[in-house]
Amino acid sequence: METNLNKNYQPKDFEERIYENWLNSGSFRALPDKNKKPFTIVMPPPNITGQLHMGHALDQTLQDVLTRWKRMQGYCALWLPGTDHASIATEVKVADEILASEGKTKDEIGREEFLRRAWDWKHLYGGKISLQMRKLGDSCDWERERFTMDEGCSRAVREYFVRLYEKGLIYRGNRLINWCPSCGTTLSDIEVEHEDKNGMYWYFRYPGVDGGDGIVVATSRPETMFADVAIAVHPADERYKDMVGSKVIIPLTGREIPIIADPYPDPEKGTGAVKITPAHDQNDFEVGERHGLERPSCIDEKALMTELAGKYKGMDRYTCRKAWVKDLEGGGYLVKTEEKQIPIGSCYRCSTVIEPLLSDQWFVSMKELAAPAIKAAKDGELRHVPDRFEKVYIHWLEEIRDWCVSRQLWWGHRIPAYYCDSCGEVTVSAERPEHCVKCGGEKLRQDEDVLDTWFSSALWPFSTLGWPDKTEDLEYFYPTDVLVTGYDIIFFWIVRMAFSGMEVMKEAPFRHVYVHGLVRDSEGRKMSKSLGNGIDPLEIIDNYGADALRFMLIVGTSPGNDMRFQKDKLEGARNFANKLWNASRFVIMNLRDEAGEFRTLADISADNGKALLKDEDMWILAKAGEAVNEITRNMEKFELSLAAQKIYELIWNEYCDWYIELVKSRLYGGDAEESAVARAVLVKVLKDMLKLLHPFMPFITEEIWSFLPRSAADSDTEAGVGAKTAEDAGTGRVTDAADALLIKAAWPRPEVEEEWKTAGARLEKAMEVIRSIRNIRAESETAPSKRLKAFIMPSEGAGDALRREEAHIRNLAGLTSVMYIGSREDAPADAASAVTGCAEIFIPLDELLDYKAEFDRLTKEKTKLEGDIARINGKLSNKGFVEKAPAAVVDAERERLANYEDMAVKLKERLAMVEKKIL
RNA sequence: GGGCGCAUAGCUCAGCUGGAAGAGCACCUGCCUUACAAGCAGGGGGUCAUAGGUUCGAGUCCUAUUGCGCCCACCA
Repeated sequence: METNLNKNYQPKDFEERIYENWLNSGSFRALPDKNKKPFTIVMPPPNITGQLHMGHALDQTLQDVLTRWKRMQGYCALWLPGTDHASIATEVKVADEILASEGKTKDEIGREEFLRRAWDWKHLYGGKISLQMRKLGDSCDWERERFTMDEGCSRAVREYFVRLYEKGLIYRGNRLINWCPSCGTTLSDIEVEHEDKNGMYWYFRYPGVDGGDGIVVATSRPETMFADVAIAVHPADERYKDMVGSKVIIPLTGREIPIIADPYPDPEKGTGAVKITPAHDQNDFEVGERHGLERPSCIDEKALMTELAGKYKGMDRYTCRKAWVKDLEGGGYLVKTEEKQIPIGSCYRCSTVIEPLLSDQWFVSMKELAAPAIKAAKDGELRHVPDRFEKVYIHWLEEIRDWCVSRQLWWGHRIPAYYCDSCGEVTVSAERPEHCVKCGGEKLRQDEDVLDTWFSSALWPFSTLGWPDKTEDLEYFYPTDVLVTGYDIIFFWIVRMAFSGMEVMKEAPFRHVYVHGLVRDSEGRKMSKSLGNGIDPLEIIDNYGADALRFMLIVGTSPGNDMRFQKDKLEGARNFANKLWNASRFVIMNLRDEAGEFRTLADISADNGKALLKDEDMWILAKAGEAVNEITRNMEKFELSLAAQKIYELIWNEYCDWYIELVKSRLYGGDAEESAVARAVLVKVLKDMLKLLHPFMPFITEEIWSFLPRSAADSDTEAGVGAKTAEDAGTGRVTDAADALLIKAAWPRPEVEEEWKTAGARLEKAMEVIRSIRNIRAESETAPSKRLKAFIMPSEGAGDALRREEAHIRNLAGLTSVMYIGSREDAPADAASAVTGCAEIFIPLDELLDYKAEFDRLTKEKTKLEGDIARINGKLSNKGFVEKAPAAVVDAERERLANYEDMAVKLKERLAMVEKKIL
């Protein structure tokens, strides 16, 4: 068996193996457990349209971090995975594939065969996606993996549809809908993307039937004139008052239409007269309703002109427009044109310009459903992180319009409505009815259409837990704790889950919505296929490891804001992993004493009464304990980036840069007991750090963990407060228990003892001195290998601490000896010097000291100090500050000032001496 | 037409409830010091977009302005 980590950090060597271990250990499995509190996240199911992209990687990393963290905290943590059938998106892809491979269209192949192909597609891509999630390290409960069109979800969809129908909240109506001529289906309002485009207004004259001048109207869509049923003017518009009630002729068609008065036209705009085309415009539709007007259509579902367009019949809408305008101009009906920005709606899937068409469709009536979802947010039952998204959510729900849910597609949940061939009666039923409820007829035809894909997504938080059955899962895991997703699907999904959850479960489906931003490319552009700037997470994992990718996606970001994907940052994360790897390698190679034994602090205490901690031990223990505290607080507030940042600092800047260096002398020195203590602390802190980092970098931490001695308490996840660590219990001898995985370990306890802090303060004085000496060395360009003598004049009260840490100062500052002096006169003449808060330091340099450099350095210090002093003085001489600021703040400033002034005095004196040398 | 976000070191970004301006990368200097050159040590660099205001104190709160971006909206 290997006894240490490989020389190099190669994530490929172990990531896959570790994932297998987790799977085999059953660590991802979450079953209702009354002894634990539940923590639930349902995964936003990725579309089966293709591969996972960076957005998914971010989304899933966030969820995995939260899940792993809560699991370590002793929760029964369920992360429920799945995929989405993505009705329209998948249908388009499958159709394209069939066309490409066989040259056949959907219609040629037929519904049944098409669905078979779609299922093939699902199995292929669903499998790929699952694989990708595993590579990322997703700790989800795979035995619960779901698909929005599996039997359970389908049943939930039918049940929900029927319930809403029976409550009168789903209805079938002939209304104006958004039609994508290319996809051949309706779309909901939010599936239409609006954009202003360069366009044209044409002003046409509609002559009066009486042979008069008639009326001039502006339109951006002349081709819809064939379906005009009226001209509307504002009732108060003096210009047209007399014309109301008279008739005009649609040019070149001979059709007569009335001029009506309606509040809709704005007299300020255009000519103040508007042509009314109820079948092709939402506003016109409403005007038409008010006046009981006909709703003829002149454009069909393929965006071709209907018979109503006469000789233009069968022509594409835009071809017709050109020809028609030309004819009108020829007939003298074109008054003028005007170039203008025109809002154009297009399909969010294929970008084809949407055609508003009149059609029989199924709608969900929204007002009643929306109210409880609004209330849930306002009452704080459902919270947004960051909270600014709550406004967006509420506003949208307040302005919500009915939701067109039927789609003229095949891939999806077929609408559970059945039409009787004999009497035409509609039966809505979760199961296929045997007879028509009205006439008893047996010939029933199911509605051909399927439901909007988001209709099933809306049920995801409870359909995946067993609804409509009252299952134990549903009882235990619902409502879920956090829903993690991008801001781009708040309307599509978040709100629909919210109102559906309120309707069906009477409880919001999640307590928190964690909203993240988009992952953009390094230049800030949206990643997209057309730009070809997408980055494949798998490729990144291949080259850098999943841990680096995950860490990179978390650090330096803030919730709700977009981030850029940058190689530099990725490398930084990988380097961090490498750093941890090497530090761990160091610890492991020093794990055992000469007898091959590792003893925990508790072991050592058991042998000797009490393990003797050195100052640096207590310092790092205190640092680690404080970090546990802060990181836990950050996690609770969803500040994952800050938490990750702190772990990074603890590991790199404190443990590696200082602690490891500080214990080397003990490890390499002779005393067996002292080195045993150092080893014990190295291991304890490393283990705590691995636990803290594990949610973010699960693979590397797990791998390192496997080389470290385990103890019973590590897997004591139910511990909570008051549990003894194994070290305390004295059971922590090295074992090779291979079953103890880090993923099952308990989140570390934030233990910090008072004594540790005072010891840490002593050490930090020494660190200050070390830094100063290193600075002198560097600035004086002294070779690092050259050992130096130092004279130290401690400030009042700092002498003991510095003497105590002298060995460290010597080791880390490269000194041969330290002399303590009581006054500056005792320092050698040719010495470089530094003033710190706790000491004046003199380093005699063998070669002639460069006094000019020394002067410059001290002057720089002095300038900085004086600036600080002036600032603090200003503050303290401000009466308001002294009187109103908290006493602690004022005291801190006073202390700081005293310290600085003391340093400044010393610095000036020193400077004066150096100055003499230059002159 | 509404709403929101962003503007902090050369670059990319953190900065939680207002209390001495931070990180990574890049840059400069010196180091292959037996965990790590994917590294070590040291260093330079910011009137926190602008103008007001609140406050003893503002990168942080308020108002306005400018620039960039996003979302929503049925206007001919």
